[in-house]
Amino acid sequence: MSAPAPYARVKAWLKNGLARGRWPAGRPMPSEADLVARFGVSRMTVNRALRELQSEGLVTRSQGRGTFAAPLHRVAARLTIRDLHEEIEAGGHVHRARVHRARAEPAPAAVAARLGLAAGGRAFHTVIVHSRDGVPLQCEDRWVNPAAAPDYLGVDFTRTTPTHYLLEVAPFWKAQYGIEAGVPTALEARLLGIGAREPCLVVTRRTEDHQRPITLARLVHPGSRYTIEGGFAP
Amino acid sequence: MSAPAPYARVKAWLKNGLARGRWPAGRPMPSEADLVARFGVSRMTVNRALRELQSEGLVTRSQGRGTFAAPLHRVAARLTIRDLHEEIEAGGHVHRARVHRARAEPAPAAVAARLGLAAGGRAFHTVIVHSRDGVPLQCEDRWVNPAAAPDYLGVDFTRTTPTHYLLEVAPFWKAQYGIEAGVPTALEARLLGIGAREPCLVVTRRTEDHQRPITLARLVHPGSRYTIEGGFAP
DNA sequence: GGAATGTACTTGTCTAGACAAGTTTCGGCA
DNA sequence: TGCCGAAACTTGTCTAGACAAGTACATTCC
Repeated sequence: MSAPAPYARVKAWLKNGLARGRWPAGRPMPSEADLVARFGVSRMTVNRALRELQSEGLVTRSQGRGTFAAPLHRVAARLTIRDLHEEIEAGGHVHRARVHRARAEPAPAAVAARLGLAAGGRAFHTVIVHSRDGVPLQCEDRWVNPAAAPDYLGVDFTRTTPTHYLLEVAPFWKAQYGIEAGVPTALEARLLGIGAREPCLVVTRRTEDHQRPITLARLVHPGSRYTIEGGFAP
Repeated sequence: MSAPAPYARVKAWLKNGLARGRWPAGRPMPSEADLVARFGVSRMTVNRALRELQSEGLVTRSQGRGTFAAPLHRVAARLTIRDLHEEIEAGGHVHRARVHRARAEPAPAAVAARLGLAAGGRAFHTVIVHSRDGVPLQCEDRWVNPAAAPDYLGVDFTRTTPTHYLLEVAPFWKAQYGIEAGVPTALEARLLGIGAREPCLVVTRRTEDHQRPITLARLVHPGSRYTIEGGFAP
């Protein structure tokens, strides 16, 4: 059991003070010089502690003015979405994918627009149902820009998830998400084995490259079987 | 237009290489010494660049072994949940809150347990409907630990949101979230003016202090009116 | 062959000092 | 009174060097 590093000591001290409301938001916190004197460490060390707190969103700093407790009003809580395959296997369960469609099709107008294709252009379309221990958990309806992943249709999606494959051949640069509640389409209800009016958690995701959109996915989860969970500690 | 700082140049160069798949995951990336030689900057400078990439989850580093491109399989995308009031006002809309209940009540067993109260203990209970431009967007059913916010019931919630107030009097230290799709309770359906079977996005949130749970909230949003959106750029 | 050892390389961290650049404050001047 | 500029303070960044500690690999010894 070794002593924590000095920068970590400073950081912990500050974090603790922040947690118990010392330094009300808007009033300046100790300056780097103060902390140097208080802890007897060099300025680079306290700078690192403060910079990390800043990147964690706990303080705001501005040149010439000082360091301030971040207005926590912004509850900016983060939650993460993981690859379903990993999530299932990490929990010690069995993941299985059933491919219901995998072919090139003319993209509907709305899809073509969001994929940056000409109206009526062809794109790869897969519909895959992912299950955990035999229970369908997600229906993944995905369109892929052929320019970004030309060999997409050659992949065996019972062994590799589209997400995983696409990350390898076309790492994304930007992504957008939407999470909403909705009802499944008739096809989705049938594939998932649920009622037509059962509430579903619908995640839509679009990723792009530097130049072009890569893929557009609609992930439908039965509300009774899937929850996105997250924790958050400042 | 000034030149970017050296550490930022190094970081951008690395980020770019990562984005285009140089350094396949598992094979070592340039060491700090390499980068020092390549960019003609000091080691602290490249160290900062690498450390920031690490904290962004783009690389993994390990003492004695080297720096590696992070296996991007982990799609770990972050999305943020903001305070509804801020979100509405930021969009230039009018936020209004209607308080339907605000009183101390014996907490149901499930609530008492999660709030760390004795079975049958009393807690503050508020039910508030938030609307945007007159349309109900969220039904907020909240239980508050009286020990954490004794004056909770004295607040005028048509002017301050519970989230905002609680963050001021009892900043949280840890939070847990769940997002799921479900149907509203009869009361929620009535307050939101929606059908009893309309799919809703249900967010549950629990925050705690160092010592004790602070609050437990169930936020119900009509699926047709509310979406959680987020973006993500590595 | 197998084990111990030494060496080279890696990241982790700290230091003392420096200059740049933004903000605030206060004194002096018109 | 009102304006202006200097001083003091803040953060932002970089440097050159140092020691610690973990890892990998070749060499040496049994």
